[in-house]
Amino acid sequence: MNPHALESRMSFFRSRCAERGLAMTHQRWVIYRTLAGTSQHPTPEETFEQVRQEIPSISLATIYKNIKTFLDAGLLREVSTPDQTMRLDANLESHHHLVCASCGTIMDLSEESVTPVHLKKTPPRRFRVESYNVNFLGYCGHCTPRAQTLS
Amino acid sequence: MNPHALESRMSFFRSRCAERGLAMTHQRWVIYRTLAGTSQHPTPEETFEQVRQEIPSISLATIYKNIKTFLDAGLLREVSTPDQTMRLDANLESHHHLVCASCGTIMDLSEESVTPVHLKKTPPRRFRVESYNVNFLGYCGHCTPRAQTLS
DNA sequence: TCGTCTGCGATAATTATTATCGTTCACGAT
DNA sequence: ATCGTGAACGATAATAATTATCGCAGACGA
Repeated sequence: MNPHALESRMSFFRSRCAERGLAMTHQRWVIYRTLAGTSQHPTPEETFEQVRQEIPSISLATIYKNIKTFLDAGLLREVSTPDQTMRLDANLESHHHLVCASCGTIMDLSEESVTPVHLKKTPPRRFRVESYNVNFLGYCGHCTPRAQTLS
Repeated sequence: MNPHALESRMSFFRSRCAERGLAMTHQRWVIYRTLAGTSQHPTPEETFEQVRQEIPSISLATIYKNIKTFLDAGLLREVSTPDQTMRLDANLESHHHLVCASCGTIMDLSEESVTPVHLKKTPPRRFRVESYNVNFLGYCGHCTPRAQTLS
């Protein structure tokens, strides 16, 4: 995550808030900056802990409310994990993920690092594909593959 | 979902239970059959409602306990959704998903219906890829794409 | 600067999931 | 076929994650 990318996300944030009529509060600024400044995929709770260091009085509910606001405004996306807790991503560019089956961490892969994917036939039920993403499941460096349980 | 596939899943279930030393209770049989017999991707709650029609006295906790048991035994897999509730899949063959961005339903795509995917470079941090899956995001027939909120 | 309306913080409520515990049932040994 | 034992069940309480409520405060246009 280079500093220039963060700056451009912050100005994107500012303009998106303006066009949506969202008030630019200090809390929102800090919450979004926290999420935009990491390539980890934090949970609301983790975000809370981080933001708290800057705004000790902030409430967890405020984190949740603003996350929802940001999701609706298209400022964040939610990444799907088999985890039962929400994980957030401020990187809106199309990209893919490496998911460690053992520790659950998720790393980003740029769009270009993966060969393009196509459906061989047209999809069933008049489904209209808008985008796709690929999740590579495996084991990260820290998690040596132990005797696998499946097949 | 053809009837033969269900039968073969049931015998797979029986043998996997045997090799794992899992008792073949009536509850387990019905829970697994319910999940193996659909290509929807039910939540625990939905599974509960369905199983309940056959075993009215069953407890939701039993559903959860057995789902976890089945996941551990490799009899089920969990599909990731941006939903905050678990969704289950008894189809263990490698396959991909069509996800409707509007109503959230998930349809399966066979492995062969998608062109193969490769990483162009070796993955970072000594990550070892074991498998991958592709999620196509879009709109199903019922959900006409409305003016999109994103970009 | 003022007024209004949105957003904030505290907290209660809801939803999803897991743990506990006493009773019951599956299954190998008799 | 019956018995004993441990695993599984059902009921319910507990925990974790998320959402709703509501009075107060701060953002922003007039």
